[in-house]
Amino acid sequence: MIAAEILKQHEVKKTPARMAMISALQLRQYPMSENEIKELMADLYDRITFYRNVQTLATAGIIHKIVADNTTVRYALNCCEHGHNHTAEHAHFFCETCHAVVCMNQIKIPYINLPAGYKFVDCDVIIKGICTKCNH
Amino acid sequence: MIAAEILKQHEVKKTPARMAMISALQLRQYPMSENEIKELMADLYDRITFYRNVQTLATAGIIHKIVADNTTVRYALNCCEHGHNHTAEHAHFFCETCHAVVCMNQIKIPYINLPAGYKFVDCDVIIKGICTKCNH
DNA sequence: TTATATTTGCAACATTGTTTCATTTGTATC
DNA sequence: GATACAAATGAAACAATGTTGCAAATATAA
Repeated sequence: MIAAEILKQHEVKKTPARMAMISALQLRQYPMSENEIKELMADLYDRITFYRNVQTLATAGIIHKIVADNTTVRYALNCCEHGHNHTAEHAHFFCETCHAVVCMNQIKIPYINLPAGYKFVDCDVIIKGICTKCNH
Repeated sequence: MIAAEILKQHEVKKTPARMAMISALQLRQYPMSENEIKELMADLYDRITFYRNVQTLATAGIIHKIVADNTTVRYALNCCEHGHNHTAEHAHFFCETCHAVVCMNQIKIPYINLPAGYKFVDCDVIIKGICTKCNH
């Protein structure tokens, strides 16, 4: 789906910064860091606007934050062309050597049965280890 | 186990800062933030030393970092009196309202079958939602 | 085209994490 | 104990990440 449609569907105003951000996330098959997104957004990137739009788009359910390590925050579209949904559907792999984050589409999030009184919203599964490229 | 024994067992030098840090972590049943630990360490706390010892003690396998949200990093002892091990054994609950982190001892980490070429080290399961105190 | 609420971008700030380096301290050995 | 040496500490300075207030610009509905 085109960025403009995604924004309209979620009732979020269509601005150049948001369009560029969504378009950037559609260019790769993996969750991207702020710097990667920044490169692709070129002059439409502004740090403060970026942080604010991360908040706005995440609340609207358009994007999802993946925190593998506190210094390795990544972002992904919730509903993307790649055939998977980033909201609590699959696990992520974090390489401790190169810090890459890979979607483990075949590893599903388990069913969570919380104790009474707790309200479930989301579940993140982060697998840490060494990726194929770094593992010799 | 007493802090001094833990350090000796893991072949890490016994220093006042490390002793105070481990002792602080033994005082609570939940993963603590830097500020909580700082309070308990009193004048034995130094920010730079703290970060360095987080690194040292984590590498030695004495403590474990729990990153629920990039601005909410918490620390826990791996082998503690509370009858559980923080290394890849149970899930953690993160309250999106009060940012508390609770150990979900009854929710175990699922068995992970990684694709060929990947090396497994650890797995974190973070459940996000609203805790009993914030959920009315 | 106009009105209005929202978004943007700047400045300034706050928090979190890292690096260098001289001084201090822990521990093994005498 | 005293000594030697590697390791840890703490200060300063820096780097990266995230937040807030506010005036100007802009998106959308009428």
